[in-house]
Amino acid sequence: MTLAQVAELSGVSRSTASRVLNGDERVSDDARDRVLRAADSIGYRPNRAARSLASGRSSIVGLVLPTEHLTADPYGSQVISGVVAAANERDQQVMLWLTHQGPDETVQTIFRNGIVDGLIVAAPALGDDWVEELIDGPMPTVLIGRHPTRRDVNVVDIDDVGGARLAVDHLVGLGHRRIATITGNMARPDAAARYQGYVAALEAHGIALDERLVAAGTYTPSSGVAAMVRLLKHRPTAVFAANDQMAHGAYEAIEIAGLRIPEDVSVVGFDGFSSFSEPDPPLTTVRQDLAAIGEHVVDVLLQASGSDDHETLRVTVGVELVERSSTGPPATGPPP
Amino acid sequence: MTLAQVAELSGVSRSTASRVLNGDERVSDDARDRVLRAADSIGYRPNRAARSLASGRSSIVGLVLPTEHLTADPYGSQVISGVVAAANERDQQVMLWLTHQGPDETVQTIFRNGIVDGLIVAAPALGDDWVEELIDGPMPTVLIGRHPTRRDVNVVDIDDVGGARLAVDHLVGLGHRRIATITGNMARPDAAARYQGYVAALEAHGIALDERLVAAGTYTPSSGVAAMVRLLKHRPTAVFAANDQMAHGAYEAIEIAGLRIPEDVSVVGFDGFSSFSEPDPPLTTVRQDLAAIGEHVVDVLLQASGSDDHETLRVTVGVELVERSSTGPPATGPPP
DNA sequence: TCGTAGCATGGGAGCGCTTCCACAGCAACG
DNA sequence: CGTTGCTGTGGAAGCGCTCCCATGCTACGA
Repeated sequence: MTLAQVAELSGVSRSTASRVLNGDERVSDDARDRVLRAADSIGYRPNRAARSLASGRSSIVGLVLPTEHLTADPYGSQVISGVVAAANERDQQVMLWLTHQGPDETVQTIFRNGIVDGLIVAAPALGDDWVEELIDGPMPTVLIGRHPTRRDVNVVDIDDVGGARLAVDHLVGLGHRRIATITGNMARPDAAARYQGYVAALEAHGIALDERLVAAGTYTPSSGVAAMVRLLKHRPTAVFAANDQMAHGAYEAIEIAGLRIPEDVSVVGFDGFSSFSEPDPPLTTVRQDLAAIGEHVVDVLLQASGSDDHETLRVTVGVELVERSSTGPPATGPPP
Repeated sequence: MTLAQVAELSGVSRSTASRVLNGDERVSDDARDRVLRAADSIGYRPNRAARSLASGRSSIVGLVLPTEHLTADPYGSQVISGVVAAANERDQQVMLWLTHQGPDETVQTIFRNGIVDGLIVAAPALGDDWVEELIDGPMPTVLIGRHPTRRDVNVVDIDDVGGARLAVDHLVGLGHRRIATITGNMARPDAAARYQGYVAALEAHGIALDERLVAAGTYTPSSGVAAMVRLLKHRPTAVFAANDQMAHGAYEAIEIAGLRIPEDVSVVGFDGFSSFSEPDPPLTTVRQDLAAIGEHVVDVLLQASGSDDHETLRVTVGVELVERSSTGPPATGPPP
């Protein structure tokens, strides 16, 4: 089952058979028909290696993901599922690497196995030197989430600032003024942006930023607990957690303090992935659509590897507020 | 930077250069030295497509995973991370497919892109026809978890039966006799095996199986809640949940009923992955080591695609009981 | 009628590598 | 001294495909 056999069986040359199989227009209907039928009848499958060698492209995209996002939080799963779905729809295959070994080693592995047409790099953080190596490497690269320092990179980005504003706007709309926040690790650009959005929204509503209502977390549930315990001392009526996991942690701290959600404290999260367990009450959150991100990032990569003008591409994906029952108006009377 | 350039630079033929780069013994030390130095100096990276075309193998393994295991539970993440780590250590790359589209389409995609040397298929369940298509397809295949019906397949399997016995033995050892179980979906062979182990362990201890202490779940937290609510009517002093997620659900039902863990009801789970949030009290569970599974499955695949005797390979990986604080002796007095 | 443009097609080179085969050189043997 | 066997090496054939170029053909206008 090679192209030659298909060609022979259908009485055309290999060239023509190849054209048909690659969707070239310049073939007579008759020839096209015969080739397609022949290919079908012998169950022909093109040899990808040969095609790749001859054409110089493989239809394989690489996806690089820090392992911790796969094993320690739900983000990686969502990214993988979004990217794989989008890639397959576009006739691309996905090769996956996790940066679990020494970063250097992974980068070398990726480059050494340079069969991919391009690279998708998820969640770059400050201090991830390997990301820069990849960016400056030989193949086109797209990041998911903006890079902390570099601006000359193709990026598909979430509107973190806008999302945080949505969250705070919602709380202000309910009547809250003492709105706390639990931030993520500021080395991560998305965490920084969510904080930035929080600050901007407060300012837009004429609410002064109170440093005591800002607590740093690290995106983990337990860091959310700790942060919330600290915040509760300053009696916020609402809290915006920079991700859902910390919001879950906040739930716990609020419960331990004997307070109710949302009557005593409203909680808003960020991300909106299913995290395998539904908190009680259901969490109001800002949802980012990683399926859409997957689509965009694959499109951008294909575009970047298709053309040779090395213009930097940049797409921002919107988010939406999902109102559930963890938010409500603040208590009117003085807190108990 | 082609092999020819390396050869020319080091003054040997392409054949010799190829031998050196592929670790062939039959090369003089002198030639090896010169080739390696030359390759290094021009930063030579072999063209995988060419190598693959010429040699007939690609050093790429395919990993096929039902999407739901990635987005709805932590299993998929663990499998991916285990397989990728093991594969990369063995100089193999991983191409990932999720069965999110119509299964048929995915299978066709996989076969059409037949560049992989072999296939790893995770978590086959009853009714997954696509698994059989893959098994009977053209490339060597290894399953993670036994197939519900087929026995003529390479498999790396978890000792589910043994794990369930460990759990029940532990509870019996603490003095429990009224031990309930929450099963998984019996269409999944692992769920069936865990139930089978439960039954066997009870029998081994001379405890009669009480049908009222068996409730069916579906591996989800909420199914665990529902199952536990039903079970509590029959006053078990302990429960073995067929996975950790349902154990978390059981926690909730027990709490709602106003009972304490482990004083009133002991709980044992199964899996032992980090599921992004630690339950309180920490869950005693049976841990399966998916990193080890990854190693084995890649080894088996390499072995299966290396030799041409089509003997079916089969490996079972052990599990271990992790004792934490969700289990304790039953209350001596009558329940409140 | 001829020249020319446009189209479908086939021929063939070549992508970069592996691997079979042949061969040269050398040591050891009878 | 010729034969044998071994080792290191190079030549060359391909792996299956893409794609450039040349070719033959039809249709058109001059």
